[in-house]
Amino acid sequence: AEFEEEGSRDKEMDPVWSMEPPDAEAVDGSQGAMKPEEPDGFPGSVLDEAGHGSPSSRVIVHVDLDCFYAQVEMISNPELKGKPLGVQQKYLVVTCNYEARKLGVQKLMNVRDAKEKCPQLVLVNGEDLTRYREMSYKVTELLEEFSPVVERLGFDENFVDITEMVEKRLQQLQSDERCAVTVSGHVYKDQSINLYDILHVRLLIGSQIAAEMREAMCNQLGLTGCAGVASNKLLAKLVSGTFKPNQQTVLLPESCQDLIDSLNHVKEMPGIGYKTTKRLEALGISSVHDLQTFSSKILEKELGISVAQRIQKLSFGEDDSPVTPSGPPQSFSEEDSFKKCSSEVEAKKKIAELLASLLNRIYQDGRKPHTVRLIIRRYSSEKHYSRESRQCPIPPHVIQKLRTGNYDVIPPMVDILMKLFRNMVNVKMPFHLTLLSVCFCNLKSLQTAKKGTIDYYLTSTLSTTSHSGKHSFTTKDTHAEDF
DNA sequence: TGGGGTTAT
DNA sequence: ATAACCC
Repeated sequence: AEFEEEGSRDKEMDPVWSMEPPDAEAVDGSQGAMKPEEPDGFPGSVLDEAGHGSPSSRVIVHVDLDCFYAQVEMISNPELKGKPLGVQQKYLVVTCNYEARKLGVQKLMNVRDAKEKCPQLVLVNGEDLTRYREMSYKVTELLEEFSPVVERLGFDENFVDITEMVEKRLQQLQSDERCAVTVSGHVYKDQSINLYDILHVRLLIGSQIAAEMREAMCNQLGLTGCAGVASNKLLAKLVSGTFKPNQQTVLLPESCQDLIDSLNHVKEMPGIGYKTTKRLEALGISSVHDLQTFSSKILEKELGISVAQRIQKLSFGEDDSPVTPSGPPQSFSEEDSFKKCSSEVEAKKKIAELLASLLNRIYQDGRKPHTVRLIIRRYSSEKHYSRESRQCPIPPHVIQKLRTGNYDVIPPMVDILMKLFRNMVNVKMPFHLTLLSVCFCNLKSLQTAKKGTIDYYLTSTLSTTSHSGKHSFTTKDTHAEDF
């Protein structure tokens, strides 16, 4: 049915289209302007083989806020605007504004080095993430107004699948408007646009939507950021960083390989982290080209079929992972790091502090956690970054008290957490911790399950049924009573 | 390295 | 419960 519609439109083609043949040099510098299977020269919607309207080619936008924490701080205190500003957590400058960057300050730089590079650097403490978190969700909510399919990545990045929005706008266009579609922002590598290529047109409309998103962020929230528009998440993310503060870039398919080639090392590929990079290097793979051409069989044997196939596809710029709507958070946690904690009393005090902040957040959220977890990091000279954790279900009578708004929950919760603590740390022996973290997860909405429904029975009998409806029968928590 | 998050095993 | 990934 979709193709019949497109076909009938072909016959009413605007004269403008007839005047500019598809192979006109002026229109397109790239090859393959027309596909042979579209002899009428008017490309239609890009549909999958079922033809039911679900697109085989997506339009994804990646939105990346500029030095997010620093922006939030400058909104909180406008006097900071125009000055070199760094946001400090412990002895690190975790991010800084562009004034500071011009003067040599970099992300995750030691405070000493930063002050040395830039003595005028103004520092604000950013260990309390509350305002950042709140602003972060305002951004996500604003983007959700464009399309509900928004996936968060950290506090300052979002992916939005705008395929449907683009299709709608495309269908709204009169045929004489289609040849007048323009790009908003940069085109990666300045590739020439071919308006006879439906993929180009869709991405250009995507760039216009991205511009509207950035405009809305600026007008409604006072925030600036970058955006990248491409046919998948990987490419959208990579291309969003090409022009850096407060600009946007669209990637046309013909420049995909160039974008990939612009990466200097496999470690720059999102999805290939520290561990995988080390294992790839051990195999002699360092560039993206190395990964592209490496034997799939051997890679699968070395890394496992799942990782191997995924990252090798990434090396070609292929990423079929969907934009998964994040929705409300799946967990709430607070952590504190320090040089040394070596007594139970000290630990208890810190845990109680973390708990107090978390209870406020839980209260605000409105849902109830059914699981609590305690995480520690032990001091160790060598062993890089290892955390241990213990978790248990929150007893029903404690869950009930969570919403009352008073502090009756604190003593029983501290009690549970200290049991978890002693299960991990032998307090009769000397110990040295450098981090404590408390996490509430397995969040359930308080929405009353209706009598007689499946949910009614599940809700009261299963503590491991997660919010999303996935079940975790295989994961058995230790109960607080077990200690 | 901070203070968070997610999914897969 | 841990390990990997992301910011």
